[in-house]
Amino acid sequence: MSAAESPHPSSGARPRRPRPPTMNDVAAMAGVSRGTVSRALNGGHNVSPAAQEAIRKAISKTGYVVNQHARSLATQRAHSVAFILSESPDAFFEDPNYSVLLRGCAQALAIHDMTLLLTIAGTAEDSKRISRYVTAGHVDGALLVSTHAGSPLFDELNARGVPVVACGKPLGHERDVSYVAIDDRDGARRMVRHLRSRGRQRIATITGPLDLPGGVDRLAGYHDVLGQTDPRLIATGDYTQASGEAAMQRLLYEVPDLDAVFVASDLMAAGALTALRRAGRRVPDDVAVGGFDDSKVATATTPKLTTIRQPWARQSAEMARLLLALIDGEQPAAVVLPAELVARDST
Amino acid sequence: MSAAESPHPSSGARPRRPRPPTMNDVAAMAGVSRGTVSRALNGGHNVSPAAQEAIRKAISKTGYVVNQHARSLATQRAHSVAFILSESPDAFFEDPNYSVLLRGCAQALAIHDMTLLLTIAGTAEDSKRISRYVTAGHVDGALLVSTHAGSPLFDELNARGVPVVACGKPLGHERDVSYVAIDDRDGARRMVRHLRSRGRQRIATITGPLDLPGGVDRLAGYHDVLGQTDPRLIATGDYTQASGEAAMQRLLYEVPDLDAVFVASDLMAAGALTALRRAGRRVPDDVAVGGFDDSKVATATTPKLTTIRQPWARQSAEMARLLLALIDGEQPAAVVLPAELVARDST
DNA sequence: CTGAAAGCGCTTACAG
DNA sequence: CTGAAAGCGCTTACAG
Repeated sequence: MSAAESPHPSSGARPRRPRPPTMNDVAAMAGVSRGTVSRALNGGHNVSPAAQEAIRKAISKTGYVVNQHARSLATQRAHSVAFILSESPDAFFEDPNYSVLLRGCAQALAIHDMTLLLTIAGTAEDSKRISRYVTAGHVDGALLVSTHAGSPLFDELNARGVPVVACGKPLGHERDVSYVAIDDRDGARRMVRHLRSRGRQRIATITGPLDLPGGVDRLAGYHDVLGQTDPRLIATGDYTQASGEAAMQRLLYEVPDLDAVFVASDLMAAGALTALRRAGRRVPDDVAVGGFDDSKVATATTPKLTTIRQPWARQSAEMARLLLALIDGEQPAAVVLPAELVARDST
Repeated sequence: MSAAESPHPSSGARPRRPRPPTMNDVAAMAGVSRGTVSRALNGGHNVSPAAQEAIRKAISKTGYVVNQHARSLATQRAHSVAFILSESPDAFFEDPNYSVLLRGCAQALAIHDMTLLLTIAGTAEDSKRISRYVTAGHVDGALLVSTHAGSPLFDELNARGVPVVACGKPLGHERDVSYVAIDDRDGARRMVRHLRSRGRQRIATITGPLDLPGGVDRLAGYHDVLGQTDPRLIATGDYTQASGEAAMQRLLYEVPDLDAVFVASDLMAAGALTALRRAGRRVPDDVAVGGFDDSKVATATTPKLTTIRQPWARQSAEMARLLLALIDGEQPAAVVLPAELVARDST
């Protein structure tokens, strides 16, 4: 039940929104032409100090702010960027790290006077709508986040020449779309080596979805250290806590003598802890558990998770930087950031 | 260390972005005037079925998408809405629920062809910049999230007649800005009553910041049930996990015989659990712990948290609906949604 | 260094 | 039901 209160008593007819001042108002007040104001605003080249000063005053007196729509129409530049979230069913927003990424990108772009449009491609239909929106030139570029391997977005945006930067390695498009990624494979290697250095012999792993880079690369890192392993040691989850719990249960059933598990995300690791506890295994005494992400969840569990930290703030800054560079006509590039082991109580 | 790989080998000069088709192209292909195309697009009134059909075909053949900047310039409507995040230092993004809110708003707005601009008011300077941006008519309205009591944003946007909807009760502006809130006070009452029904006698509380509605209202609910209590039973945190831990430690020191604690957020409750464990208190045997939010953290802790669920998806939908109504000239309103107790293992 | 003018792509009375 | 035309607020060669 919800209660919708009656309209606020104090509110009469809402005041009509006053028309904001335009460049004409500023020009008139400063005693110059519209063109000169525009030039003063855009770099200030070819404007005398006197005019500059008069304009500055007029702007502050009128409270003038440039109308981005008009500017965009004239320049054919949107001064905005789309943050396209391809949501894997349910799993996506479970990871609090993505909000850090989102915030970081918005702030990095704001510095360059770019605004961030948030779009969510939940369904295939959404995806199509967004693709049209983006290719229609409403934005200058796009940030692709959590986009699965088979998504048509890569090809569509590429074909239209829209500058794009992917978050994480864009599987199948490593060569034709720019990206900034964490070194997932090396992170996985670090964790598995760490587990081995603790004397563990039967090390299992719970992977993420294998059409996402975090899924395949972290598994590859596992194999780098351990070589080919008993295939029963490998279970796959979908990054949700429930999937981690189910995968752990399966592993315990199939490989009862395992003594460690490397889980490809903290949230799944939290699920794994639940399954282990239920099975009466002590962590880390009987089974060591390593996570990935260093998200909030890592310190909320008991015991606290040993995990791999991803430099999210750094990553978002790099994504913004790279996209801005592409928009300015520079060549595509790939940036790979290192991952770091954070040892806590679960190993 | 980061590795910036050399440019992709396959990428030559990036293809110049082709100019997207305009309404003129569609009109020419359909054999009608631009005005008719525009009318067909905006409701289809006064357009013959034949023309309508010809236009439909031309649009699909050309892949035409309306240029929002041009449309906005002509209509004086931005077709977009700002999501203004007033970030309380560090604390904000710890709460994963906000991403659910953000996602919900974006989706609800997308249905109405509105795009969501994400802006972050970290510093006072940001806040000023955003205020100018919004009042300059770049957006049709604003969603205010986590805005502290003293923020000038309320007055500034109100004065300029910008439609605004706040997330949660806007302290000090309940009468002049629309909002949709959870019934914090009643949620707190439910939790405290629940604690009492478990036979607890010395019930402490850890509140949120007292310039945020979740801080004052949840504390008020606590008092509603318990009346005036020993002031030492009340500690204040800032919604971070660390602050919850510190507050719990303080409570244990000052009121060693407490047997329950109502914590105003799950994350702070996770911190409280850590402090309790360190002090050798069993949960719930010695001390019952109640949280608030039903966030991811609530099920990652041991024991899992009894908490108050907030209907975030519902809240975001209501916020979008209300803002759209305001933009269409309707009167301000307040919507209050119920909170629900979720009993788990910590009480 | 500066102004007049064309143009960006759309909407919307207005006349017919 | 339809087209011609003005206008939204800016930028940018162009001429001076």
